[in-house]
Amino acid sequence: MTARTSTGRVTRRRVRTRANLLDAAFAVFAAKGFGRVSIEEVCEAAGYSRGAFYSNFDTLDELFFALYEQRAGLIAEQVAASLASDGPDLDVPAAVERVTEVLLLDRDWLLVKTDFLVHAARDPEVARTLLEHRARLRRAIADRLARARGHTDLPAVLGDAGRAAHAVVAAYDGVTTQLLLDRDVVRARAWLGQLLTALLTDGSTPH
Amino acid sequence: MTARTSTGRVTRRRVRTRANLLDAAFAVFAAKGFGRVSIEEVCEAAGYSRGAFYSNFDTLDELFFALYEQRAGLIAEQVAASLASDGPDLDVPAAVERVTEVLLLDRDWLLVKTDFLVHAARDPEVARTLLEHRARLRRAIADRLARARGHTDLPAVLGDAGRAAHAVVAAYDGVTTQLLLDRDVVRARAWLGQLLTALLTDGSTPH
DNA sequence: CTCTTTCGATACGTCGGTGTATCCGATACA
DNA sequence: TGTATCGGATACACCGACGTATCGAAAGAG
Repeated sequence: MTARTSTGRVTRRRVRTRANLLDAAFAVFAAKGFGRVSIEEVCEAAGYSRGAFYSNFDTLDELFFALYEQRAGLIAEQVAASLASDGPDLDVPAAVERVTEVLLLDRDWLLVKTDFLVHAARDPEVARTLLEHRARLRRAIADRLARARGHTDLPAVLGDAGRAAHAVVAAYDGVTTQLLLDRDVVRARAWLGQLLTALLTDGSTPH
Repeated sequence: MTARTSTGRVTRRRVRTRANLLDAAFAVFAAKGFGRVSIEEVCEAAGYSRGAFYSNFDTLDELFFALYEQRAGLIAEQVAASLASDGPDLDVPAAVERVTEVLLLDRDWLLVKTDFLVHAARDPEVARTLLEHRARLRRAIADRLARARGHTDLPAVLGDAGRAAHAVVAAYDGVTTQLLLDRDVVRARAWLGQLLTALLTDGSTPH
């Protein structure tokens, strides 16, 4: 499937090439959008010829998918880390601050992610992958919230921790859209922060 | 710019053709995504040859833009209508119900709109258009909310009416993302409804 | 150091889509 | 109804990108 032929013997050169292709692809996809990118462009950006590409991937979609999984995994780790960082008590504003910073760090990633969403929206197979990633993220958030209940007060405007996590993700997606349009990362972070604290602290609007 | 040559004499045939092309384009774009659609495909779907296309548009982007403006205008009207429909008092759940129904009516439209977002994210010119539409929508919501303040109780978890409208749009965008992935329109509507009432009624979670 | 395997470059042929130029049927207007 | 203009169909040349087949060089194994 990934264009590997027989068994064993995976050279270092190969993994380096593959990584270079993925990096170049990220830059090119972010700049022009998946729909406007050709295989040749990616190769040129990476400093390879098409031969290298076809030796590592079968199709541009496959590369795109691999790219998404790589980066998404990276982000997931960071989020998990910033959720787990402090003790059993939950300092909502601080946690929100930290997570917000990770999630809205890189506009390029949001661009690629949105392109991927567009594909997933039309291919149930791809959608499954994305849905699972989102479910994992929601579970992480819900667990963190549930763990905090009782320790810290979290009245929650909406039902249980699961629902709250759902709302958090929705807010994130909503702010992402706005950020893609106005390119104002700082405001987006502030706005997401306010939205989340509003959702999670119930009632009193923080200054 | 729109490929019209000299003055006057706009035939009926022309407007019909243009409309047919736009309709066909909508279907094709929704089905395959802008990035995977060729001019020929649109023409074939509409039952014309490429000559008809080049007589009405200069580029596929131009047609896409025209399509977006047409449909967006239509939706905007419907939203305005469903916001204006009842008196100065605001029945939040009812209003939410009505607006929700208009906004999450048609998955195809959401698909096309997201494609358009992806383009706008990379072209500031296009982004301006989309931002203006969103601003108009937010203003309509904010006005409606402001008009209701005092008459009905709307404690609002977040600042003024403008901020609340902002939050409403964010929630809408967030739910849209989820809907694109799981294709469950009914659940999306319910979810958006809960989210909005939670945001707009402050505190008490409605059953 | 040699030998074998693998990786990536090069050089084809091919194809789908593009944009233009030209022509004929359709349409508005007198 | 005649006629000048318009709209869309057809035909053509062109190009960018694709995928493959082949070959030389790099890298791991012994």
